[in-house]
Amino acid sequence: MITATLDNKTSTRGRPRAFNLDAALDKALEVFSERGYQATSISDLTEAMGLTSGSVYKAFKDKRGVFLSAFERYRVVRRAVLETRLDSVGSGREKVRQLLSFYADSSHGLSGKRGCLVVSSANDLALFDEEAANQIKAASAINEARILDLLRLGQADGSVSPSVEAESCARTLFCLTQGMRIAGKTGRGQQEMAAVVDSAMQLVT
Amino acid sequence: MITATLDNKTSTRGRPRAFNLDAALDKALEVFSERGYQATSISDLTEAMGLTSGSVYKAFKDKRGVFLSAFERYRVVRRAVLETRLDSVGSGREKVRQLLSFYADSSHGLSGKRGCLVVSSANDLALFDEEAANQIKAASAINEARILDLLRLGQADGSVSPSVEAESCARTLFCLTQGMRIAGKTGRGQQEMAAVVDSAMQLVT
DNA sequence: TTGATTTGGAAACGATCATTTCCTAATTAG
DNA sequence: CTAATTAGGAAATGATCGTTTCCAAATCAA
Repeated sequence: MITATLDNKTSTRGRPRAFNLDAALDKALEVFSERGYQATSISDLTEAMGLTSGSVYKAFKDKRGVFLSAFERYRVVRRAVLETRLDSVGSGREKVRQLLSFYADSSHGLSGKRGCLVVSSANDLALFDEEAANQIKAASAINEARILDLLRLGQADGSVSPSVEAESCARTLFCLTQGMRIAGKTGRGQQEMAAVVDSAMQLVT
Repeated sequence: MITATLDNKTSTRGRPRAFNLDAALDKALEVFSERGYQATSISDLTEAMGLTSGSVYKAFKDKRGVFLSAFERYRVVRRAVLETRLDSVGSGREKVRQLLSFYADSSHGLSGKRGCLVVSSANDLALFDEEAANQIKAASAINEARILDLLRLGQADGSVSPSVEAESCARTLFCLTQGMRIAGKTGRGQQEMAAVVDSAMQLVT
């Protein structure tokens, strides 16, 4: 399991926690992704995490605390999977395709319907929780910047034409990834989303 | 005002309704767009619509009824504005650009933060309300088909290359429009989104 | 005018929400 | 061992939720 939560405290006093924080967060982020923040109740969370509400409120401050931790973990896990895929290919252009395919693969079938925590949070929280909004904004900026890096890498290694306007192209591809996640909520097939990747790669000549 | 609600009943018996249905729905859809279905309370709705809950429950069945009517109205209004913009230009390619610009214009500043009712509903309801899910699915299919029509029109009038794979290109552009709406939630500028349109138009050679 | 019908609006309803409280269990420090 | 500390978990809390009820107001049909 990917384990990266900052919260793994070393304070060894008192009764030890009887559950794994990251495993619990993995369950929590599934629920948050599926239902969105507002529609997720503490009951939903405790049921999914296999905990009582007392344990949840001791491990995290409140519902918002669960969400923020789950959000952080979601990004860590997703990033790790993405980077592994990016490492599997060589050129910048191939890495861009790999990134788009990563989103396409997440946007069909079950995981497609489950949706993306960043996308659903942007919808639910961007206007009503300043800290969450900043987290979402930061996550979006990082994701867009990652695409920009890949495009510039491609232009450096010759796999992407220098005539491509990297900044706006990166933003366009970022929007496309978010849109694929939305489209996936209504139930798309694998080929449908794969064709989107092929089509979009014409932007990266 | 655009007026298209089916519900304008001609049954003239009883005390007449003291408010305008479409105007009330315009307010309701703003709230639903901003907050999402789940986070919108009846109090939010009555406050925005300037009605008491009694009036709301008499005009619509329940909260779900308000949403479904607002959703329908949202589509009618948006479609009308879009078609006007499409009529303002000639070639199929220019119409595609106009459509993308329509979404870009909606995805920055205030309207960007308000968000898209179809997108936010896809997030909130696609998994939990079958009728709503079907409405969302249908709306998405129609929007994607509209883009496909424009691409084929462009290929017929020579403004779009026959080498463009119309179906997958339409799906890609549709995803892009949805993604622009998500990006807009985190606060984008007009130029940012306009550049996305310019960049995406390279798909329509 | 009278009766039927529909809306306006305040108040009330049970359910569920996020959260807290309180007690017990389990662990470490000394 | 004892005291301090932290987690587990059931129950209670006050707030808010969506919805219903009830009655007055306004209109039309006759």
